Amino acid sequence: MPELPEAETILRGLKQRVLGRRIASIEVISPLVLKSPPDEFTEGAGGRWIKGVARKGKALAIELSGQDHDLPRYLLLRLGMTGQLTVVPRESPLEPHTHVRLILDDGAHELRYRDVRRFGRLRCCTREELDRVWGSLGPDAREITEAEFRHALQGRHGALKSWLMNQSILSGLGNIYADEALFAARIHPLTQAGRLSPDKGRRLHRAIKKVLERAIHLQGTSFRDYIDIEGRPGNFTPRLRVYQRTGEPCRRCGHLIRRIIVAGRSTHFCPQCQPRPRHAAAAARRRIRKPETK
DNA sequence: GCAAGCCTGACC
DNA sequence: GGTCAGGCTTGC
Repeated sequence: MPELPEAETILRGLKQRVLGRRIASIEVISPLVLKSPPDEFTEGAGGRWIKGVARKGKALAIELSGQDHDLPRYLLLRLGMTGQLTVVPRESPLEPHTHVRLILDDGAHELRYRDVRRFGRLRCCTREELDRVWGSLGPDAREITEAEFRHALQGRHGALKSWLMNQSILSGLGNIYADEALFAARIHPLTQAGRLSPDKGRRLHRAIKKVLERAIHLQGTSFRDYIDIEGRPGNFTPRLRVYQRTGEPCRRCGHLIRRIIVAGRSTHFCPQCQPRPRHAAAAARRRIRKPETK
């Protein structure tokens, strides 16, 4: 599942492999993955030079040159859950669930978008639209300062786990790195975001950066589908401390990793290293005592 | 039937 | 505005 470290790895791959090339032509196999009308997409992006690549949170943007008297355009990509972006030789066999092919001008390669679940989306847009979409995202999790981070926590009543995954507050964390960062900071996922002490806020901010930098260094996590632009899986998977380790011993204390559901998402944590805060424990007791009053 | 990210809509 | 639930999709 591509989160910030996987998007960053893809970004670096794009820089190496497609920057400075021209998109000779485009083939849309499944328009379902497009957020723009197919004609607008192919006409908007076809024939243009790839001038730059950028990322905010999990979102990627490819900057395309202005054409004739036209302004630059941007290919905006969200990989969803199972989206894959690869550069392959043109003649390499078309894998199932390949939805878009961007044929490059070197005559030998193409950039392919493949997505089994089709939760990802591609669109071709103007600078204004790009700014609007990126403006709706909170600060990038790798860039956010401690002051911004602590300010963003204020007045939030929901569980910290959901807060971390809310892309309009903080962009880049998904289920894997939200769980891993909470473990690294030794904070329980059900802690109310707005009730985090300044000390724990600082710890969580640092833990997020540390986990993300390590994961980027190891080219991300490949739990199931993620591969980079060359088709290689990430190397962070064996370094996961809690994600998908339900029932296995905590690598720090040996207690068994637990799994709970928070805001509809499976959440993994160590009950010993991440003790439940008093307010969350009290809320749980209330729910058990009066289940019928919801 | 479950998992996921993102979007929409309901509710306060 | 914040918060949460539901739906999309398909391989396991």
